[in-house]
Amino acid sequence: MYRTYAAGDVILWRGEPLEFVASIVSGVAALSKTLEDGRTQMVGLLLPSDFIGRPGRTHIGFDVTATSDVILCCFERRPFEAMVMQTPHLAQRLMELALDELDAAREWMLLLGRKTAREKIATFITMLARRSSTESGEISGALSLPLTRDQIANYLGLTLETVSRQFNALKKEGLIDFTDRRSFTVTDLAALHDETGDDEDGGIVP
Amino acid sequence: MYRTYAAGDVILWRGEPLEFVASIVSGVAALSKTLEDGRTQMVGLLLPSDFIGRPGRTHIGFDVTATSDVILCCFERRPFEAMVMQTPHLAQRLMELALDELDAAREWMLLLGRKTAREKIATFITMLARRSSTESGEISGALSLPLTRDQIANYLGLTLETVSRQFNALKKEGLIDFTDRRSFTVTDLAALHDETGDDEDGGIVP
DNA sequence: CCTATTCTTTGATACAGATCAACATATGCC
DNA sequence: GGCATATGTTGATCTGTATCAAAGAATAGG
Repeated sequence: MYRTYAAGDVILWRGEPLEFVASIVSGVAALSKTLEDGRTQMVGLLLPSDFIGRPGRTHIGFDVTATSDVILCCFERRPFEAMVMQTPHLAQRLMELALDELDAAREWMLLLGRKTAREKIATFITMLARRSSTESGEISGALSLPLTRDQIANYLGLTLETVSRQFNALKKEGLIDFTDRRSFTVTDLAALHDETGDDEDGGIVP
Repeated sequence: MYRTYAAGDVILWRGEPLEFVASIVSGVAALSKTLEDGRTQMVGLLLPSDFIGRPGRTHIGFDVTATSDVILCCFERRPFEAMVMQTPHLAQRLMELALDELDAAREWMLLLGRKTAREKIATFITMLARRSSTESGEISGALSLPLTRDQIANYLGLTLETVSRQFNALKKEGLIDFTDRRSFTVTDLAALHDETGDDEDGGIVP
């Protein structure tokens, strides 16, 4: 059963009972956590084929928001859990997805805790470039930003002003080039990678 | 089969092939990631009963270090994987452990990305207090720090100087009291919780 | 017991990034 | 098309935390 959400819609609130699990068909959704005074931090990005909800989990500890128009493919949680029980292969696959998310979360902890603003932006762009290259087979081309400056700031633990400044600094230095405010080209991927601060293959190795 | 490590020993290097999975019998181990220039960030703490390695994972993306003397209970990976395949209940349990780690990682992303030094320290102490209260049944007593100032700084994305200053500030304000440099008492848990910045039950709810 | 080493505290200073502010450019709606 | 709103850029200033520096406890080793 499909559900659609417009950009900006909240898909799930933190703490809300989970009646469904879902897979993203199209669009981008963000997982985020909030402090008392409203400061927020994105703790994950969901792209097509990513999964919301897990067997055995009736609640989640973060909000899920559509950052673009989103289509979900939903299953009722109970029947889904029953199916997982009877399909070892499916359980295994879900485990792998959870472990991948865990790796990504830890990679992001390093970024949030220790990287400079410049390194954060370089890492973010490199991540986008790598992702789109696996999708299309091309090393790079015009990349479109799935997020606003404000959302990128939330993802990277920065302010939107700092994000804007760092993007423009990288552009001035000729590492990237904007075609439009929401899409750009990576001019020099190697140089960009050198700016991430990462220890060679320090990240998620293919 | 048991193995022991002295405080400071490296248990596993990033990228090293995993021949074993293990469970912590006693002591504390830290998972950490490193940048090119040596900056490091802890991405997890392993306490007794926690698990190292997962079915299907032959490599890990972080170093594992003993922060105190550690005893591990090790299993060869292959036989362990076979056992997991045949024991749905065990697979389910491992999935739960992974999801708990994922929740903890995301909680820490919020801390690393958005909390102030004071909030980080308050959160850290509150976490220790909560953990020891579930172990002993008591709300608080003398807590011992399982880490040096330097290691705490690595865990919280701070420097050791800032950690020291914030600890002493909280002491001066009467929220905590040191009995010794490595053990202290929480004088006012409610006040401490107010300093974490968390949105009520914003964290991992029991 | 004394010395060496490690860990911690405290002070002075510097700087990256936040904050505050103003304006510019898009996007959507009537 | 033209106004309104959302999004993005750019500049000036402030501030929390890092960095640099030095000295004070604790711990271990001989």
